[in-house]
Amino acid sequence: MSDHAEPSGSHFIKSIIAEELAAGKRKVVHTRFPPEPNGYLHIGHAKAICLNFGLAEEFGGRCNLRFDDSNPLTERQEYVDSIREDVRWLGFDWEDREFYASDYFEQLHEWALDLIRKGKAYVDDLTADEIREYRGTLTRPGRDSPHRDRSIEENLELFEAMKRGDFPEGSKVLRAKIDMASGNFNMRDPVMYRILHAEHYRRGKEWAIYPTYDFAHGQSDSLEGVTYSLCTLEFEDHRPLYDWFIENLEIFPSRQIEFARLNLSHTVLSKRKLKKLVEEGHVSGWDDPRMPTLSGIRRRGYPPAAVRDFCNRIGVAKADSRVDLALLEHCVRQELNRSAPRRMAVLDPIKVVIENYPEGQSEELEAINNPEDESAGKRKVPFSRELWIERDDFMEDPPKKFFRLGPGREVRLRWAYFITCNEVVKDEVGKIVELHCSYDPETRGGQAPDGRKVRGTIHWVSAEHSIPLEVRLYDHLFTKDDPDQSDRADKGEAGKGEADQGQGGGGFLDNLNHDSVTINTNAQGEPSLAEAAPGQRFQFERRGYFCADSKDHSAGHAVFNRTVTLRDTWAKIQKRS
RNA sequence: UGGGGCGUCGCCAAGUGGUAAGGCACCGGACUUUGGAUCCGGUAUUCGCAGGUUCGAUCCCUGCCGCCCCAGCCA
Repeated sequence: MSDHAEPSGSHFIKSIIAEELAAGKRKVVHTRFPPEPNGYLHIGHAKAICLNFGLAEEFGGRCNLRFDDSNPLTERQEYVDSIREDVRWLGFDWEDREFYASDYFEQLHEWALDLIRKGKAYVDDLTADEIREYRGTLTRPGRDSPHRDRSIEENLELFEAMKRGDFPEGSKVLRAKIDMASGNFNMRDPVMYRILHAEHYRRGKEWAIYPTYDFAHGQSDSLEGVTYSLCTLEFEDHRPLYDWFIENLEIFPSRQIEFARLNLSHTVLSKRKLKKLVEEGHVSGWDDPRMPTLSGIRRRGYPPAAVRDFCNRIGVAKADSRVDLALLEHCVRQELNRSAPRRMAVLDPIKVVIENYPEGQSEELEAINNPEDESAGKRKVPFSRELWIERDDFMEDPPKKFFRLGPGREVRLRWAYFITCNEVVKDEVGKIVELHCSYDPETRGGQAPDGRKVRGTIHWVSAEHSIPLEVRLYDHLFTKDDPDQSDRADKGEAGKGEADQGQGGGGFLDNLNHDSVTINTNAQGEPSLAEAAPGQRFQFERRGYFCADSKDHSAGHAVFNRTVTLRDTWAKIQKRS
């Protein structure tokens, strides 16, 4: 794929690749995106996807999609399906290079045998607790397992029996024989294989032993000829082990390079926390439009091109960081501004009666679909005596900077006429229920022949023709930039506890924004909106970008999600005064 | 206190010996049938701190401070 993938700026991984290429150390660039099918992809994964596929494309190489499925306990076909859909949605194509670590089990097993024969791996009978105990601590080196020096023959026999399923889970593991005194825990005889009498979603019950991440990932890279294996910072400590297996197995040398994972303000990006939001019902599901999952932002209406643009702008570095959601929203607005057709919809309607417009009459006015894209054409919008306008486009006692409607003031109705407000009708409690206005027939289309100007242009909808809309307005899911930051941190108490139970528990749930969604069922939209297809995106003029909900929208019941608001300088001016 | 990393504008992020790119945000102003878009302009004498080397340091050296990750038979 290549339609929108503009190369991002320079970053250290590109420099490394360019250097190796120039030095002749590598001939090609081959990367991979290696998700574990145990959850849904989120915007953080989008960064990795864009990086891996983007680099391959930029250097004329290839990028594989590989499911890192070496743990039968948590993985499911359902997840591989959603992952494939999400990567495709983002706009990337892995062609015929869809791989599975579970397809490499036979080869991995051979390699394990190889290490045993070389005296570099052994079967250990210690329990998990004992292994932990023998591993030592941050400051104390570990001790050798009593089984560390078994003979090659015995190891071979035992490992074969493990594979056959002769032993119960947890009773034995295969370990690499490296260095129990290493400062790096990953080198203290890491586990290569564990016994799991579980059914694997792809391999069924064929295997009783499963390789660990460390014994599967690098070798999978190597098998696929991956030159650059990009992963996040927490794997930096694993690199020596990654290299150790390559060296001792004498296989193709993939190179692991680590970069900082994405953090986004006002949301969480960890599988565990996202799962908690779903399971505890704080959101409606993985594809709730407030979720940072790819399925969530897709339903919210974020275009894939905007997500790609975002990923190219945030950079790739090794410093822990948290990107402001405002940047993502900027990318979304920029993309939608040029691609979304415009429509008029009134979210909080107030009735306007044009007193000098004949009762029972109506007409069709021409409206431009997208001023940024002439090819989007024009449409007809019906106009009649009674209209809906936005309640906050009228002020009874407007300040000088307010350009909209007020008693005695004239404004332009977009694509229609100039109207002047003559009378404000209120109910018993003083609430404004109706505005009586007059229009100037000479201003049809929005121009005054006498050249007079009006400062304000407001949107509207013909009451007789409009259709009711359910509009869902979304806001930040969390009130804080960093939801993990507890108030108590300021007082020197537990700032970032593991306790995220909420309700004063000091965790991220305490920072949930309880007004992150507002369901508005009073909105009125222009009739053409009835034909919107689920998933279709529009700009509701002066209000924001909206997307017909992919699940709940239908011709008979129009439901729109607000993707993002428009920039609102009037709101800023108001806030200041 | 063992090992591995990171600290450049409010948020990201280039630059890595020659005197601080860019984007977002923010603040002005122009233009405007979306207070949208667009367009101009502004915003780090300073690169965690302290020393040192040098004609010259964000880039080199030393020390310190701060933050992140690692003791799963998860990935």
